[in-house]
Amino acid sequence: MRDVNPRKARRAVSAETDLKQPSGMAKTPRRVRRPKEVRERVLAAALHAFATVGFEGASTRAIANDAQVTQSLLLYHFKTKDELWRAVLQDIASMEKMEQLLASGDDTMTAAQRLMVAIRALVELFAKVPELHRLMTLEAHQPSERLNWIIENVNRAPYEAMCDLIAEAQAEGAVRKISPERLRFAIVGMAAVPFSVSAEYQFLTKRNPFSKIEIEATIDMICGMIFIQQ
Amino acid sequence: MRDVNPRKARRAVSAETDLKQPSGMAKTPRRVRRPKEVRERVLAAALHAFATVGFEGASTRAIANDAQVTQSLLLYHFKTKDELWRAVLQDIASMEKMEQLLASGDDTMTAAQRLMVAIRALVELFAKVPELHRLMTLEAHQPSERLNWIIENVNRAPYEAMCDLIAEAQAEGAVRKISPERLRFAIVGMAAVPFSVSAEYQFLTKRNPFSKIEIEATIDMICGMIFIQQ
DNA sequence: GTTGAACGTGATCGATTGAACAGTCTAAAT
DNA sequence: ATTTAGACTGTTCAATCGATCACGTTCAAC
Repeated sequence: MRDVNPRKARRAVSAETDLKQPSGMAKTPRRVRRPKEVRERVLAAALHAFATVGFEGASTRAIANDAQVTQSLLLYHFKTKDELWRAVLQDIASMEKMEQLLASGDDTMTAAQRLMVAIRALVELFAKVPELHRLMTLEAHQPSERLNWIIENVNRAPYEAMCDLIAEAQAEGAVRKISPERLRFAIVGMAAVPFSVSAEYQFLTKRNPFSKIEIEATIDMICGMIFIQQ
Repeated sequence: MRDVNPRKARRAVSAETDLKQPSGMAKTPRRVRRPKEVRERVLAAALHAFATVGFEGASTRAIANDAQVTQSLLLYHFKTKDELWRAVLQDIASMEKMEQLLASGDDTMTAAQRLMVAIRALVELFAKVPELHRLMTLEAHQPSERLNWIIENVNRAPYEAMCDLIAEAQAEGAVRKISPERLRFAIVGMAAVPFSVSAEYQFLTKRNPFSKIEIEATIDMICGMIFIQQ
């Protein structure tokens, strides 16, 4: 997973594949058992790997290595690579920021205010988990089993919530009259791209997209563009 | 490359790996030689593969198969997988739409008008080659040799051209006063996302992002958002 | 204490990977 | 007609892939 040029690297590095105890010690291995922690570490490593080299490009061995775990143990906790993938996305779907997207603000606020809260949550979500949009980009360009699964289990609810919010805010006269669906993809694009191509962003602009200042500026820009100024 | 669940597919499908002549014919093989065509077909298949399953996920055999070519021939034309990757991006960089990004419009036009032309070229580029932004998303999230190569050989010139154009148009008072760099990433996000997640777009909105109508609507939306209306 | 399920390991499998190689064939230049 | 550089082929290689397996170790329930 880390080898950029597999062939040459294969020849150079000698094995050192899986993880094993430093053998030779006389005493009993005294194995540590932390299933919760193992799952967490594996999920984090897997998210990074899937979003970085794609589903087929990610190897369970490399993920296990990253998570400081043997490949066997990884496959013990997640029966197959496919199940691991699904567990990764389920983990994201249950994140805090994800839920903020669904219930943004309270009833005393106008739709425009609630939309603003939702946009902030969206930008902060992508800043916190830039892998999410990279992963979506990898999966969402052609119909597939995995895409259907993502849409129904992760995407649909926040999508429809935001479209409704946009339509309401438009009815209030606060937002530009554009197809809510098109506008929501535009918002996602503006909110996600600075983080999903962060290295390019940093290289070309000399600014860190993950810094508090840049995040706020991104939020301001999006709001400034979709809300009608008086 | 096409196997979504490699393990099961491997077991099910019996070999049929490489491409070979239907042996048994008595006559001489009468091999066809079309190096230009071979290169083109391989480049197209490789672009699709790299953007779909990532660099490591794409196999030279699958690409060769897609291009109706033996793996040996692929590696004859492009010595290594890495060189093939570079050839793919060089091919994109020399596209017509790409050059339109650099020289948009003529001298008689205002900066705002030229920016509008550039935005149109950008959207049409992403519609024509949706793989481009998917590929960038895969590569541009962390510093790497390949990313540096892309930026210098593909990205930098159009990036700076658009930033300059934005700044000029802002000086004319035609464009919102936002950091040109930030604005250009926002434009790219809005222009690219509908196509790079086209299956999701189609599934959720029931509209085809590649249709003439949607493309025009996307262009209009972007222009409507960045230009100041009077 | 014993038991049994859950946790964790190393070895191994068939398949597939990128690459190298020794050839065969074609077409254009001489 | 001969040469030769380039186009193309099938075979083979070590490395790595996802997955399975038999086997230890731990811990809580009884």
